[in-house]
Amino acid sequence: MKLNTKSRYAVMALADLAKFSSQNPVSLRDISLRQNISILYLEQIFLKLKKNFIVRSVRGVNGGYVLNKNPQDIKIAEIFLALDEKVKTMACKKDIKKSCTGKSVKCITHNLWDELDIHINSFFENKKLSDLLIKQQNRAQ
Amino acid sequence: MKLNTKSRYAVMALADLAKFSSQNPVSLRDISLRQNISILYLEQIFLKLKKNFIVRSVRGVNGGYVLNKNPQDIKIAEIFLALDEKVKTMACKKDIKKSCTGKSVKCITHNLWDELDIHINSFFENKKLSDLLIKQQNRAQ
DNA sequence: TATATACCCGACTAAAATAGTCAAGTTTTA
DNA sequence: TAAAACTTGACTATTTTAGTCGGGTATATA
Repeated sequence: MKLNTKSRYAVMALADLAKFSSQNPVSLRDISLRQNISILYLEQIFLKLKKNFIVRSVRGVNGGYVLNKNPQDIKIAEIFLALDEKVKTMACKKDIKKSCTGKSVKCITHNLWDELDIHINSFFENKKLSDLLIKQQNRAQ
Repeated sequence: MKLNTKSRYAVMALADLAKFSSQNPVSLRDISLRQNISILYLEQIFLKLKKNFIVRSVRGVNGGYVLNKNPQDIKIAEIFLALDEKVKTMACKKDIKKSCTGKSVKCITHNLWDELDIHINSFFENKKLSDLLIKQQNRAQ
């Protein structure tokens, strides 16, 4: 069970943005250099972040991206959601078709995965982008 | 982010075992039929469960597998561990080699994944195989 | 004591998912 | 007007996952 790189990079890139975009937009080029992520890959990621209004773009020379909200208003959960990475431990709909009547062993494990989903999602619902930055400050001292 | 089938099948099979193995060993053939999992795949899974002393095997005619402990003493966490499926959201050791000094953006996200790991693992640490069975009884009524 | 039943184990493969690139744009502003 | 920067869809190599194959070994019972 592993998170994919897109989700990870998205969080990294947004943390970077939160740190550097207070005045001017930050170009993907800069993020790419600092975080060591390919620009082309960042483009894919930011496209989705933009569609979900987590960032907005500024075109033209000296353009780039800016956070669309305050870091304390950006839940980690919504970043994942933007990347179609809602934490779903299993897609059991296929199984339900056959034989899944609520009494089978299959179903009791389904129940477990549902609880897990809720557990994980609540973790991300309660985490904000700003939480990460605060941690960093404490640590840097 | 998805759990793999081995972990899921392992939990299903063990729940099946808990239900049917109180007197006699249960053959993989029976589990295979009831849970609709290939015997060959079950063999792989039970090999690991056995190595980790979660089940023991009874060879020969009418043989099969039996739980090695009471269901209330089997943590879901140890089932996952047996299958090398410790919940690890990312393998960041590669990244640490370059540039990860505790101050970079990379590191603050690492911190987030660590917290997530702890969060998920504690969920499985506190869940027992017996918890699933209790649920099933309630539901069947 | 033969044999059917059942476990044991390493190697293999097809299919799916993931990570990342390419090409060919459009928009904006200095 | 040209450079900087975003936009988009299609593509591909690599890795992971799921599941199979083949050829065993052990043992209980008829």
